[in-house]
Amino acid sequence: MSKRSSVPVGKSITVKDVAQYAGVSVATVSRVLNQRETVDPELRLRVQNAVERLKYRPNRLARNLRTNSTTVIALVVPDIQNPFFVAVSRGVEEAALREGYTLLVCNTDDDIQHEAHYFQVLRDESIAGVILCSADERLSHAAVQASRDHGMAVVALDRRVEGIAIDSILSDNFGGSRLAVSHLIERGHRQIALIGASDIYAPGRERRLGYEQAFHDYGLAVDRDLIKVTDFRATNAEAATEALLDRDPAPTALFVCNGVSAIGALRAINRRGLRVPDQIALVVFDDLDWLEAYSPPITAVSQNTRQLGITAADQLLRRINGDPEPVQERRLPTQLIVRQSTPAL
Amino acid sequence: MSKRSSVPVGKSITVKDVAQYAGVSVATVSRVLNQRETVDPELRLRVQNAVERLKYRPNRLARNLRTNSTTVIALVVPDIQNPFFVAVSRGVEEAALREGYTLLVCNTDDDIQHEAHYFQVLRDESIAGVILCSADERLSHAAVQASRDHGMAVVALDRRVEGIAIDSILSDNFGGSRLAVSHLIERGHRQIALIGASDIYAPGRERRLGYEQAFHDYGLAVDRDLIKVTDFRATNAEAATEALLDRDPAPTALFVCNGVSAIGALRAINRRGLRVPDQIALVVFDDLDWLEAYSPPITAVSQNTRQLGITAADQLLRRINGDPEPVQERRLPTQLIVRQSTPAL
DNA sequence: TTGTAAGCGTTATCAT
DNA sequence: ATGATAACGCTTACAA
Repeated sequence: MSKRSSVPVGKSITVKDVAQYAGVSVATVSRVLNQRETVDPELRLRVQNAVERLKYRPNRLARNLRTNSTTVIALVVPDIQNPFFVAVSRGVEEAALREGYTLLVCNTDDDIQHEAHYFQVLRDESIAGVILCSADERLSHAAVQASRDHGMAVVALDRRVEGIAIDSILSDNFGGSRLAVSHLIERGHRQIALIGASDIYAPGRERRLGYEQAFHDYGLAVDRDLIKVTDFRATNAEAATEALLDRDPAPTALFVCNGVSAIGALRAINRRGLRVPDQIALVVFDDLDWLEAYSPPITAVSQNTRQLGITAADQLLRRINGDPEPVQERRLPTQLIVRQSTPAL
Repeated sequence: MSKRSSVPVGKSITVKDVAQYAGVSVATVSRVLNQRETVDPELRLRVQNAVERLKYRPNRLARNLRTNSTTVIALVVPDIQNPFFVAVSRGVEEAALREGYTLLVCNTDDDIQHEAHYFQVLRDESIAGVILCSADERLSHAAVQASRDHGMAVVALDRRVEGIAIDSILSDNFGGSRLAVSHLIERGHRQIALIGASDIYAPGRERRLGYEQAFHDYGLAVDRDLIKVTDFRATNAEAATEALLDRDPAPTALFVCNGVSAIGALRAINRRGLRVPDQIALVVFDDLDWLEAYSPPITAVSQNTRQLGITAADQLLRRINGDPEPVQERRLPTQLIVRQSTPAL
């Protein structure tokens, strides 16, 4: 057996082994592997054959060091237990996988410190890019800037990042909210309460504005006392809902601005012994799987979560590949799904 | 300004820069950074000062190549949209972060091919270890073995891996199920249907066995026609439930073996216009957040998801650090949370 | 205890 | 078009 074609044993296979087996230089092997320049078809074949025979797998760690880059992207979210972000992550994963990237999901618990820590880790690991659902729209720009200085691409998703030019992908919160509340108005409701739009994030603000716009559309006045801005904890939404239900006159309909708050709102409704929809109508922004299984099935505003993720990932990958197009904000449409929690009054 | 203490500009800071600034060799810097051996306190201080002044951050890619390892672990799950696995991932993340590891979550869609693909990627990236919720208990052992051959640690979570010795962490499915069904029996039910225990995974099998055991405990016969083994799709659970409800006599109680199936079961119940609990009692294995917000709140078996994740991660990290203890299977207790879907008949 | 220097497995420069 | 060789930044023998 000639030395040229002997299969190395023990240690793991490297370009060197492949080169030797194929009777070419490591440079040629590398060129074939990375489809660089033109390589003689004959040699290319020999290399490809060697790769196969030796079951060669490139050492990513070495490649990462040499190119000072990785094929990993990260998705930074405030709460991975929130089904919205989970659904988004499916879309991101799908797009990332398609392009050979690996996805890392980081959970900030809506804490800017956690977020900053994760960004530090991501920089240390030389991640290629980040899709950011900001923990604080007014403070995240620092982490974004620092990461860009390290050559990472960053795009914003669902939430904005203030104070820096950044591609953003969001749902049409305003339109979805306006549509949902219009629906309630058309079904005869006037005392419509709003629960759970955290005012410090774009989605919350925009959903509240959409709510107000619907009233304006119909020439109705907005009763600010019916607007309860709460954060993303179900217990707060529960307390807010109870306060609303205790009013006189009580609201005839509830527009709940997010899925987490919906749980709190329903607990309050049940606690007060009220029946949906006879005593209180209900619309939820976010179409959670169980809303359809509720009794009665609950009307919801559905976001195209998967597409949000795909769109963000595609944009990020374009940036990673150096696409110079101007910074843009993209909006994805929402959809009102009418079920049985909002019959005519 | 002496050359020794000049701050390098432009390129990123390396050990070399730190060494120069501190007036020591790169070896000493490395030793300080990795708290190796004994270093002269004086020098150690100089190095630490230099690190701080230069804002030095070790290049992980270089370290990874040199040590041929990473500080990343992966969690491989069949469905990241399943709240159970999400909750588990929180526990894993918590433990990983605590030890300075980064967590990568991989989604197999219950497809052994996807799983194999991910394992390949993880090997390519020289991940330190994997927590595996197998997509196929009978086939996963190949991927596990291959990964071990590459020096990766692997532990099983929630589901078993057959044909290979592997640390496993599971809930007490049998006990939880037995307790839930006993509860129904004590509340006067005899016609208790079982929905959704996929027989090809340990949790499904064990939950069915627990169901049967409860009947034996009370000296009752098991009616096999009341057992509907379905997979993890809500539509299948829905169809199975409808078939059960159409029986004569119809079951008076439903024991649903997982959260996903619960949605299907409830859709069927609502479709048939039945009221919980007056016409049908209900227990769900898995305490989803919305079960408490349902009307009426639904009795559930709660798994300690966070602890499952922490336990698995801790075990994995021990293995990564070379702990030689014998392979073990650990069981975590479950808890029955009685709500209003299971009153006395 | 400290420093020098040899890799880790790639990619990329520069001759040929 | 191809090959020899120098990095990439770190850890770790081995020498002093």
